[in-house]
Amino acid sequence: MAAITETPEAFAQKLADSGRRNTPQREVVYGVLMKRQDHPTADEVFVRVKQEMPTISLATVYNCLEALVQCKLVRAVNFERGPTRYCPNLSPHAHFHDEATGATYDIDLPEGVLSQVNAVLPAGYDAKSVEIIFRGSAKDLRSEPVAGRSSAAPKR
Amino acid sequence: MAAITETPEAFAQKLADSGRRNTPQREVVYGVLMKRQDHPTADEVFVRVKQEMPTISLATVYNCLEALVQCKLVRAVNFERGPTRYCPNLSPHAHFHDEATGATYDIDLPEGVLSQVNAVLPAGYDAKSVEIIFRGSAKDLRSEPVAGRSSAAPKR
DNA sequence: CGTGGACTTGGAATAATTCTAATTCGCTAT
DNA sequence: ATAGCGAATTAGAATTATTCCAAGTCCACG
Repeated sequence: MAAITETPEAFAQKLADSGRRNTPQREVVYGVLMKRQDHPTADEVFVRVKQEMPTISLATVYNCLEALVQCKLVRAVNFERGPTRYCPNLSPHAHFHDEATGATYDIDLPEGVLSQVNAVLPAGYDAKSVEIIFRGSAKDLRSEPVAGRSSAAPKR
Repeated sequence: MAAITETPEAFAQKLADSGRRNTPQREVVYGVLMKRQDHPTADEVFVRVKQEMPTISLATVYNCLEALVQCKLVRAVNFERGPTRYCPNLSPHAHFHDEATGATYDIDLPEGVLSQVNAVLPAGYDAKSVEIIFRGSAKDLRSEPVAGRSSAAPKR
């Protein structure tokens, strides 16, 4: 739950920092991403945004998403083949892609692991970002509590 | 350099294990991937394969690549947006994507790091595979030896 | 208030991949 | 050997995701 909630001012500021303007469209697109953090595709964002702003075009949704990614308000994630998905969670995290349901979960990344991973790079490699993607199946504990044995604490 | 060289028999066996046949097309596609491990796209594989087998079709290249991925002879990698790339290196490794040149390098993953990474998964998440992708810029030591100081050993 | 640059829009264009339907191939069992 | 059968190949059409383009808007600034 860190850095997930950008204030409207911080939002406008980050756009300005990268030489961009704030616009109603960008606010709505960002708002949609924040409202339900389920890693929607551009198309999905489009249909949700249209409910609040019926005149918006798909091209604009792509533009807005691109702008938000550029100024680091949003992360883009790609699972194999499929369309790009968008994620407003800025804290360091990996993604878990449930192959059965298609759902995507954020996995919190402790600081230590991130530096461990970066340490595998030989000299001469300068990484600006790392992305970690798990693939498999997940029992979503949020909607499906573990029977009998409560409070399944995250391993480690 | 481990598990990179599949013998023709092992090759056929892995196909058979997943209920598939060996075919000349699959051999040639695999051969092309082995010959130059530069993570080509399906299109690139297609043009290389055509030199040895001019009658092959693009659809077949896609089929073959898919078959090889399914029976775990080849890994598919996706960098944001761009086309899928293919990699016959089976040993556990991450990918480093040089944003300037578009080149992709395999980064060897020590066993320890892999388990460290897997340990971040909370209970209920069962990962069948992990993928780690670095993005940044690389000075390719292979083609550009470090002046003066030879044998730059990989850090760690 | 007029100019310029960034932004939006709808539609056309492109790129990558998948689908389809018609062969062809190669075992397996007669 | 050979008929039969499922898997594989092929060419081209179709689909999907995304980008491009040209025209029109909207501000911010002088």
